[in-house]
Amino acid sequence: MDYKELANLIFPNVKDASYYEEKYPERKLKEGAMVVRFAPSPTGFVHIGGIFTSVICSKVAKQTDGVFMLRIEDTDQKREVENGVNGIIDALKKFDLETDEGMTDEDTSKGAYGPYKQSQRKEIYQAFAKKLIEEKKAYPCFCKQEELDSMREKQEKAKLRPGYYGAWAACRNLGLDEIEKRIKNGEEYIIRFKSQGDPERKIKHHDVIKGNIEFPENDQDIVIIKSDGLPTYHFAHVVDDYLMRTTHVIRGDEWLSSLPVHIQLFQALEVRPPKYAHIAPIMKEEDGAKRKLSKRKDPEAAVEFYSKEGIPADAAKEYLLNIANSNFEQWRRQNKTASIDEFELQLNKMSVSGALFDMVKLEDISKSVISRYSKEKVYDMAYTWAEEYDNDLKELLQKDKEYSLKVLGIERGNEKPRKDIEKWSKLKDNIEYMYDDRFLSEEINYEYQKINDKEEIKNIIQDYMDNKLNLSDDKQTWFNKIKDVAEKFGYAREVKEYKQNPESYKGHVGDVSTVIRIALTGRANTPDMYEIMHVLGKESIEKRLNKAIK
RNA sequence: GGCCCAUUGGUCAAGCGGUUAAGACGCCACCCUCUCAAGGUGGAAUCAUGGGUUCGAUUCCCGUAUGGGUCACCA
Repeated sequence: MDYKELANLIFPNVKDASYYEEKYPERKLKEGAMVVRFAPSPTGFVHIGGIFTSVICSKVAKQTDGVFMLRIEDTDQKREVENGVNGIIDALKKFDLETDEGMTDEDTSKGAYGPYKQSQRKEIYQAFAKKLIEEKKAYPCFCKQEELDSMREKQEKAKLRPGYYGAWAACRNLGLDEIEKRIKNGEEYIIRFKSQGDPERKIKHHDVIKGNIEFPENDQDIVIIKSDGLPTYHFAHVVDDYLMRTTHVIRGDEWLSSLPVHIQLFQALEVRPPKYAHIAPIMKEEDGAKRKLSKRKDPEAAVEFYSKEGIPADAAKEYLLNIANSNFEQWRRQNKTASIDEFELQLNKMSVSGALFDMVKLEDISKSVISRYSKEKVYDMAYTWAEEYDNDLKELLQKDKEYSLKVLGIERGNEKPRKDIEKWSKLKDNIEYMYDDRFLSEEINYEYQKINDKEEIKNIIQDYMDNKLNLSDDKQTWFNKIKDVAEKFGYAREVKEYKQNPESYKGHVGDVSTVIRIALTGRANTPDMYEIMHVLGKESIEKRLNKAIK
């Protein structure tokens, strides 16, 4: 028996590796085009870090006329969750992240380099594992879990480096005859890589984000094919990214320390490795300590959180882009209405250490993003959100769409649009008082500010209603009339005037307009009152004012 | 513990041997103003630490501390 026969014994029915190399030829793309992939496991939870990675991948692919793939890494069947793939696809869709190739549904895909689901690529991995066995670069290992455990125990006791390597690798030098015998006996085994690495030697590597790094070579005989016949991450990564002709592996930096293994595997396959860009994770601070955003502890780690809160995907994306390249916000200030597609992301400008997640900043960005939307867009997005999360808001918005659009259009569309909505979950509070059926039926406890003499308030409102209210006035005239009311009751027409001689007046025009504002809306702070009045209309205004003085 | 990586205001960060150490969010003050949001102006606030190298170190080198990652038949 020789190694070729051994390989045949282990993988009798797989094609030759060269078959796949021909089937998936090098891509014909223009110089500098980047082929990247997002490769999550379908564990039923989409982490915001995954969206972060995808935003980066999709941008660099688009920028270079490259390819962005979605590959599903489902080689661990224990962790798999039903509909996990769809969850990922939906999340990408929500963030408007289009893929060029890869999974499009639980079991369908697009692109010529598939399958894009690792569980469907079993024979491919096995073909390459077979090749390695033939070349004496891999071998079957019969060690049982208990043996491995006790080996580790011994190593720890002796303060040695743990793992399956060198003299500890019991199955590394098994004779062909013994291997054959044990396999034919039906013993369980896995396939390990036969490492030629020496930790005394260093490998040098240049990471696109992290820069130059030096590692000791790997000497662990890592598992490449598990007992269920599926590959481990390391082997799947190497085979897939080789055959899919990935040019840049963009992934979380928790993978950085296994880079020596991956490079070694590429070498064993006699293939040039792709470039790597290792992204620092998004962090969270708790009790003074930094840690990765955790799916268990931090709601904001889940993409669900953003939809639930009603933070537009655009806003989350801008925030993420901002973390990725801090010059993004400078670009944004100079290109206020441009699409983010026009911003050029640079991988080598990314931070090497993880940024703390900043909700306050996200909301600030979100406010700006929403302020740039048209009223129609605000309506549509808020409505879509409300359909899922807030039935009451949905009813409010849909009852009279034309009216709702007017409400949402207040101080919108001008040069300095209003920035007071950071998420849809806050919208109802902002607009509810504009609806008569809500406002008029509600018991309102008016809290007037400066002026709180009941008679005075009544008189001011009555006078305004009887003598001054006229919606055909232009804004200047309208305001002059409020000034007239102020003057009549002993308040300064101008704030400045009052400030100069506070003792000559009871207050100023602002105090008077506040009375009207509160009577009209129940609140001291609102958008522009002139616009509000025009949206409400005369009838509603009178109802509201009458209600206030009753 | 071994191995990697990092450390500039509260947060995100520019910086690449000589700078008054940018900018953004947040905070404070003022201006604008019918209120608020926005906008404008200004302010407080930063190079973890000890040694080198150098005429000169935030920047280069070494140590220390702190933080992060990783050491599976998980990805």
